[in-house]
Amino acid sequence: MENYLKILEKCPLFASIELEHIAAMLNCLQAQICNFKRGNYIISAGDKAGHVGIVLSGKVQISRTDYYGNRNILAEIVCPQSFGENCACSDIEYMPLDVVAIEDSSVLLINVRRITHICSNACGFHNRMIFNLLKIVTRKNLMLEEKISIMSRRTTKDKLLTYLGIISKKKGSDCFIIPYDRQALADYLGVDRSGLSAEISKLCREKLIKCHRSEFTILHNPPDD
Amino acid sequence: MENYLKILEKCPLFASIELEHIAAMLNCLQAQICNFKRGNYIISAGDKAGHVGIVLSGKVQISRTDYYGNRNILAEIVCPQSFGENCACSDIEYMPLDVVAIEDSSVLLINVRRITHICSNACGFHNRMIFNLLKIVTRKNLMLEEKISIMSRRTTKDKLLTYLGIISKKKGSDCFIIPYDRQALADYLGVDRSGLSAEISKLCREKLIKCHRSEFTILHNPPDD
DNA sequence: GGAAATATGTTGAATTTTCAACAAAAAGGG
DNA sequence: CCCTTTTTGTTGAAAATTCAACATATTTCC
Repeated sequence: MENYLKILEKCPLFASIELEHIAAMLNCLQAQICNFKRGNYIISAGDKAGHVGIVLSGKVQISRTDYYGNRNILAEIVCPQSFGENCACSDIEYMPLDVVAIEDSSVLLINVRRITHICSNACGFHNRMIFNLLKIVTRKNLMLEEKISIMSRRTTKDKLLTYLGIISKKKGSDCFIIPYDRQALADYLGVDRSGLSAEISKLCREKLIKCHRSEFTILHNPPDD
Repeated sequence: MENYLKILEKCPLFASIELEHIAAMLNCLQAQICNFKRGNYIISAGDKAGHVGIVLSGKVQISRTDYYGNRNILAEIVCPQSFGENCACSDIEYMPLDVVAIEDSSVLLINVRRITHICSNACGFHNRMIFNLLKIVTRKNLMLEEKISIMSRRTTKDKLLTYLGIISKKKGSDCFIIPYDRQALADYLGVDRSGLSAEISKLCREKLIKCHRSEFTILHNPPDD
């Protein structure tokens, strides 16, 4: 198990916990390493909820099947990211989604009650882990709210400008590089790619922005007088 | 402070904690009751983050000002709901949003570190409160993910059917009443109200659904052979 | 370097949405 | 009960989006 400790050290769930303490915690957490062949289900919709997983190697896919039987891929998780926090902590009984190994994978599974319920010997690192867990889910929450605020805009132009405004504010500059290519940006904004390209060209012609590939600059118009 | 205890008993943050224990916890949490006149800022964007608030009376509004100076209302909180969990727990330094009293309000403010860091006398209810906090933020997370899965659909028809499918699955029935009127449903789906009404009428004519006001039924077509 | 693959930009037609204006239905108040 | 207000449905025109097809640019990899 020792070789896994270095991985866990990099996992947000174990942030700020030193390697030697992680080893001690794993017993307390009753963490289990499980191996899955490519294509096998780690968790199926309908399974009892309550576990978080940390991907140690390979790749797992989170997906959900809707009312009409369409399967939607929600995320792909690789080492050293974790999954399942939402379902495990929200006190729901059954999993509403599937977790499938799309490569041969090994996963560390932890029952979340072992994290949230302080152990009798009250090791101080539980606190840190709870803090980490809260940080992970609330950060995700903020990201989701941000995405909704963007997707709520009705036009491609408004969605794009809202997105660029948020990134600009975050980076503290009017010039910045976004982490998406055109297709990924279109997916994130929830619009058609070619329409997005056309809109970007239009905004450039109107001198509202400058853009080359993933590098954007927001231009500020001179006051109209 | 005693009259407030009954309110806190109903607050999700204090769920499953009995009234007499809440009183004891408030000291430990260093909770403070603050009163705000209508129109006053409880928290301003840029303030140090780290507090959660519970509305004891009145009404508070959460809003955010975007890059272009537009103010967006994100939520309105009334007794006995809480606010600020996301910002307080995500370890960000400064608040990205405003919290304003839109009626004369009194609010119980708690520094979230007092919740997440177990006190030295390790009162057992801290555990429950952390559990509650995690449940609140992860449930919200699931709601936001659900909303995004709906808003990601490109057409009003797909958004509506996706939404109805989710509700139907939750209620375990093809016939159900939704908690929105037309305008609120349109806002939730992120579409135009009159367009939504027209689409609902169309789907009814096509016999895909039945609908009267807020009561919907999903109809299952006979197999097309 | 050069071929193949991938990413991006452009265009016009078909579809869909929004918007405004109004009609009809339902709810609320005196 | 009637008047007013609110909610919902309808319609057509304008605007925006999607879609398909293709041109151009960039990257990858042998």
